[in-house]
Amino acid sequence: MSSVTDTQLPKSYSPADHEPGVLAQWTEQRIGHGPLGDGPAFSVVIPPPNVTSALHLGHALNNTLQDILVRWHRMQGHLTMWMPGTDHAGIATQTVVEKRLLQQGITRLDIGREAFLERASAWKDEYAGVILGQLKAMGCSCDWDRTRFTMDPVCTAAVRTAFFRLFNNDLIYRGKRLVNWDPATRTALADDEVEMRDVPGHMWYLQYPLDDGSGHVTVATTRPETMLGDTAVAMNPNDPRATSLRGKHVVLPIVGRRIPIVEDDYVVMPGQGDDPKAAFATGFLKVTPAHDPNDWDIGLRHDLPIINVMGPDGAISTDHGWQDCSEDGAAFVGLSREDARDAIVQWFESAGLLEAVREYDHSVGHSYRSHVPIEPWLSDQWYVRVTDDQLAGAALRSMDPEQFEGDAPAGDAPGDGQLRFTPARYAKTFQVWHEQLRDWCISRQLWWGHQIPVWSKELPWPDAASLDDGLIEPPADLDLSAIADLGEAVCVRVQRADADTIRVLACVDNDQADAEASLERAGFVRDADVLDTWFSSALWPLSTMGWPDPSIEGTLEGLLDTFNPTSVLCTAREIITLWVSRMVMFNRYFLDGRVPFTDVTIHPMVQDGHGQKMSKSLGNGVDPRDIIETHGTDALRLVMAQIATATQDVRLPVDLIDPHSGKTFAPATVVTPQGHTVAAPIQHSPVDADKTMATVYGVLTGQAEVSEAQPLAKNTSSRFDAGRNFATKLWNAVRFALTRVEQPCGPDAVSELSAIDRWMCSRIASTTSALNTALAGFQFNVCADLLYDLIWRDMCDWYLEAIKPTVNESPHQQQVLLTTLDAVLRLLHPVCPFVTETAWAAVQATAPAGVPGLDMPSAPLLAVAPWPTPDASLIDDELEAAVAVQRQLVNAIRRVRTERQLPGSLRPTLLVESSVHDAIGDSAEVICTMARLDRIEVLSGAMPAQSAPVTIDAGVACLTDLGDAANVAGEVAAERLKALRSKIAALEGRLSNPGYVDKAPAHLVDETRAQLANAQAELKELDGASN
RNA sequence: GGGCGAUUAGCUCAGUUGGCUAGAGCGCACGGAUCACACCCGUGAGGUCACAGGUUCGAGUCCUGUAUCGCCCA
Repeated sequence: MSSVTDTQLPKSYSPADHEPGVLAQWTEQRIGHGPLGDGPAFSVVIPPPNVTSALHLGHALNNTLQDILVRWHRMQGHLTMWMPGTDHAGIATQTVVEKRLLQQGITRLDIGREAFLERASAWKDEYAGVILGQLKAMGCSCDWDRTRFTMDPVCTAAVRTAFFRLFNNDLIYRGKRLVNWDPATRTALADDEVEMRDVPGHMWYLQYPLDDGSGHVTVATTRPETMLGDTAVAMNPNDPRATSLRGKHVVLPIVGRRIPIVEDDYVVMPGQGDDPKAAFATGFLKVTPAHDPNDWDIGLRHDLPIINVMGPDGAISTDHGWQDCSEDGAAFVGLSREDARDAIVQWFESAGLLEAVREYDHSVGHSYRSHVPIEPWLSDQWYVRVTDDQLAGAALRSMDPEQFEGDAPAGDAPGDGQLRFTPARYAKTFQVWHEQLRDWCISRQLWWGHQIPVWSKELPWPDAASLDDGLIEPPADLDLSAIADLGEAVCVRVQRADADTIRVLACVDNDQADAEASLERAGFVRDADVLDTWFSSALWPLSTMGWPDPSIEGTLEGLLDTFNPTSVLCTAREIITLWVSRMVMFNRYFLDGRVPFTDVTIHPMVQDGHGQKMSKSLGNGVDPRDIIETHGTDALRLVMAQIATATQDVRLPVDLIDPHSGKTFAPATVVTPQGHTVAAPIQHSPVDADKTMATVYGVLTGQAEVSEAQPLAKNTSSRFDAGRNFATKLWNAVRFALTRVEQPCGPDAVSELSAIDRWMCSRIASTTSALNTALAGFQFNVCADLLYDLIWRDMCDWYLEAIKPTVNESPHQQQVLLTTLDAVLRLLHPVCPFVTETAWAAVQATAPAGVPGLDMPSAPLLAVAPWPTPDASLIDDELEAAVAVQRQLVNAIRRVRTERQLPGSLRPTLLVESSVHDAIGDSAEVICTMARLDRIEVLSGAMPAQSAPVTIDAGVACLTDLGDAANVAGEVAAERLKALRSKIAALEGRLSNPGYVDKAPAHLVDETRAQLANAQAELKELDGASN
């Protein structure tokens, strides 16, 4: 490995040779650990990655963008902090740990809660290590000394305090509600953890006999197994049959339960309107309040009983509220919901009550984690009353009024109106979410997570039946003497348990172990559930900065004051509802209205080449570590910045690396039964068709075995080549340029410099300004394009080539060259930190850089070197325009040379019109270098015979002294003549339109007239030459 | 069913308040071991801007509708 302080740069840039050394320097200098205090601050909290698995390209994108912003601000001298950390990810992590146990034939119940948590912790330690290592490898300049984990003591203190305060202020409650139940993982899910999926199914038509023997009604259902819990049949009051059925009852088959026919507007009448359901409806709806959210609402409206016929595993059960199970019904108890469905359909069929079965595709909620269908299930859960104005209302008031649709609710309270989204359209997602928010179910029936800090005990209480359903203050005459001495450490509420029992719930504040022990001695038992992971994530900007008590750990003092509100949250679309919303509500609630961040920037999703999400199960993911290995980190980051556009998600075609030859190739694909396009399980080597390899998809699905003869092919994407090529190009440019800087000596003023040098300074100054604007507006792709053009097109293609003949003799030019290198390395550093840090050391070791108006102050490392602040007077728009014309001229000459196959060694003379001569100014030597000319002279009179015309927008020129090649001259102008004539026709057409001349802005009309005059003049000239 | 978005060169994407002779990178074709770089240099060919209407002197850009695709919410 070479040291970055070598002044002699190695011949080619090999990322792996330099990246570890650069990382070590950053770590040693603790570049991410900035000071606190007053002054402009910039802070970011990382969206903490789940400890479930290693980071993928989506994370690479997310974190690259954050690091670009962070490095840009750090170089500007702002107080900068990027808070890193990881998330415990309750269900996801518990699931993977359970799966691993299951491979050894163990369930979590076998080893118990404590031992299970140890296993989960070990997993967490392993993956947090992998993840943080990946972030470091990607160059993320986080404040590593302050790394947090959502379950560490600092975050736990915040969770305990937050829960206690919300409980105390009646914003947390417990109640029996229908939840989204995942029978596989046996936990409730939040609404947004449920994925809707269209699945093919059936509509069954079941006959329920009327209890007066006068016939039957037919209900249509997609879930016949829930009929065991039916407590009514509903029909639309406008249904003509309602009159004759009003007040009647049916006898529920199998169960024998007598249930009423009720009338409710919700019921769809058959064949009415364009509701697709109407085509399948009978007009009679079975009502199962315990197993369907709509039926739950109907049940409330008609005061129907709620009969829960399932257990937590989704199997039919009489243990959770079903008390009138008949002898017939008993046959179904214990069956899974799938088996019960079959059995019940069969029962109806054999009883002659199955009227029909029709194919019916419908949308069914599935667990985002276990992927099984969600069961709406009645159970005791904890909720945050987010619908309260202090939470949802405050979130809406935080929105920038300009981004609010309708009358903005923002007032004058602290934090109001401060939250902005980029791109702005995402503000609407945020707004609509809060306008139709529902209370947030926060309990999860898991072990891995923050256990709910409430202890409860049931006490006899004869009047319990009269109590309200919610949590209330304990009645004055309730005997709580056993816990009377706990004072402010606990908050006590009571709840009706059943008719003559009251449940006492004691929520314990943070850091009150004695109180917890007292409660347990008094027979109180802690709630077994844990909190939804998002509860702790929602506190992330607070908890990581030491709220509520920074003294808990040495690194936290002063963070909240300096860095909250943070500057920007960088994340993906779906996170707006899951996380952004909750952070806004909690930060505002707990910190006197303060928003957690003032900007939210939403970046695209990285998809594969077929527009599919990259996922483990499709094997279409690309591991950032593989890209770092094959292309280098800077290549990864540059391409990430390039694809971070504001309009659409980005497709990244996934290629394979042939393990036999190392060649990258586009794999043969197959379509899965679910309709996904994936790499075929086994691929043939592009070099030798006899050799095969296995793909990730093949291994995952068991369709391909990995062996020595058939190795696994890694995924990659040739999209990253552009980044690697760019880093190499820059490296070579710096290496070459430094060999030319021997006696650099600064001019006293920029005006002493030659045009090409002033132009380079101008390009740096104008690009810096454009970069600042792009980064301030989170336009990362614009930023990448600006840098690409500045470095490749301007510096390498034009400036370096142009100065080759003169730089050796010009100390001033050497100074500009050195300054240019220094400046572009600084400007590129936030995007490509490694190659720039490495090359910058060599630049620094050469001589002090800088020219008047473009200072390049020294620094220990580029990462902490000042961002360029070029004097605005360096920007010379006229000169930049003139050079643009010169480049156009050179291009036109090169085109003529190629067309006429002029030998490279031939140095013709260029004769130019005075208009072109003006644009060339004092850059004739540069033009001669770039176009391989002998000299440039002003054309007087007509073009000489045996010359080759060269035409550009600014005017006409021609090449003479063509030697033997002169004979080829002649026919080439025909194409240009044709183009000119059509252009003239178009311009004349535009000008002859009175509407255009009258209504278009005067400067445009003038411009059109000038273009026409130029074109006509050129035509005349060419016509003369070709005749 | 509701919301948001997309549809521009073979591929991946840009295209600010309408002024365009529609751009970039990759790929492709041709030429190049020229003294930084072949992960390079030079030149070039590729587009009815999804479709149909409308507004306008002028539409890739604004409006309406249609089609296809994606995400979010019911």
